[in-house]
Amino acid sequence: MKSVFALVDCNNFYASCETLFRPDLKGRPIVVLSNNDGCVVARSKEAKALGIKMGIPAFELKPLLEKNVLLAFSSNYALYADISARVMSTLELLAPAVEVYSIDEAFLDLTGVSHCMDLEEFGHSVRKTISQNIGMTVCVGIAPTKTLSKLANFAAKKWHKAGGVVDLTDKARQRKLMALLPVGEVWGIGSKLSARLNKLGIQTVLDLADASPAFIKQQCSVVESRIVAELNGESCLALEQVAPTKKQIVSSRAFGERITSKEMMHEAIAEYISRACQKLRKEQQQAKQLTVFIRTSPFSDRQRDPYYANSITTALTHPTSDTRDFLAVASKLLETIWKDGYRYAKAGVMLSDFYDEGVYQVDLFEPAPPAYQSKALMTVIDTINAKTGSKVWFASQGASQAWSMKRAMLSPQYTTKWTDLPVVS
DNA sequence: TCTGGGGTCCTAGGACCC
DNA sequence: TCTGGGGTCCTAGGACCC
Repeated sequence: MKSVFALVDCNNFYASCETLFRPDLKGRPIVVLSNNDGCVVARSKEAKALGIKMGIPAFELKPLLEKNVLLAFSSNYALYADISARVMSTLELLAPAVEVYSIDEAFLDLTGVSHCMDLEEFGHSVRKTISQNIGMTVCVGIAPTKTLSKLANFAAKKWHKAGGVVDLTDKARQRKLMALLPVGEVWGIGSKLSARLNKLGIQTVLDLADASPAFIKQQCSVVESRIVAELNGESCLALEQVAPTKKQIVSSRAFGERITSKEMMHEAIAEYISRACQKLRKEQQQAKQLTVFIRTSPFSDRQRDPYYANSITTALTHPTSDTRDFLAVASKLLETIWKDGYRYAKAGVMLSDFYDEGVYQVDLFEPAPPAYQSKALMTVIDTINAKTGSKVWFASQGASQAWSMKRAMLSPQYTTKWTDLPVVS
């Protein structure tokens, strides 16, 4: 059976979430900033038209913000995650199989049902339903492979006369589109590979599609040869309905204020450990390896503000998901990489080497795992924090957290917090 | 005088994605 | 003054084993 995939992608997702409950902002240039109000991560159509580039630091926007030409928002992940969940559950009703690929996009597998419907019509009905139920605008790209559906989606976004839907199941249409796009537009071809392929005489997506997979494999790797097959309509990437278990968990943040004292850094690391362990328990995993890293800003003037970055990884004696185990080790690790006299801008921790709870083979010569009732206590903490919004914490995380991130322009949590519910008067 | 071959595992680094 | 966070996969090279 010929495979058919649809890629549904929300337009300017974070920016659109911010305007959902603020109809007065429709048609205005707005941007959403990264954590710590650092740089631009999303822009409304109007902000793009102003020439605001993705990823530029927030301070460059100051003149526009002061003149009230532009409005900026701190990232409000509680809001975005909730809107995303609504979009995804609506898609579940519309398609037989859905893979949630990221917070704002999903692949639909239409393979079994494509013969009994008009695909373009289906795309428009998805758009209409999401718009009516949630108020979010999406674009739909339809094609025989995931890689081609990504290209179709790109076309649907870029060419307005398409009306937000592009059906790329036709071979001739595929080739026509591929001839127009530079090879860097392909999903999985970034800037480095793009430059390398250009040197080999491959400029357009069509050039890559017509290249020999063996040649591409030899020049790059199997991943890129698979992309060539996908561009030729041979589906190599299957729909993954069940998210695979994670292999690592990272928790890191840039600080709102630079950290210069070791005590503060201990607090910050303890905070990140606590977040990471909470995620780990949610995955029902235990980890045996821990990495701690700290660094100063890579952007500062090196004369005035010298650069230092370091990290250290260690294996615990046994896999665990108990926050206290990691707090103890992390504190020791930090002591080994900490250096006085620097202005630290960011730090983080990483958990890796995961085991399912209870399957670890204990080494005869290892010390026995501690006997305290770890799981019960952690469950209580997680349950309380889920209900109250993190009211219980370990003393080492610190009570004031003077270093915590800046979110000066945060919008209300319209859909996830009773006190923030929008009021209609 | 002559010094193999094949395999696995781990890690660091590089590339990509949203 | 001020520049995000969280992931995945692949490859090459070294260590180690028989």
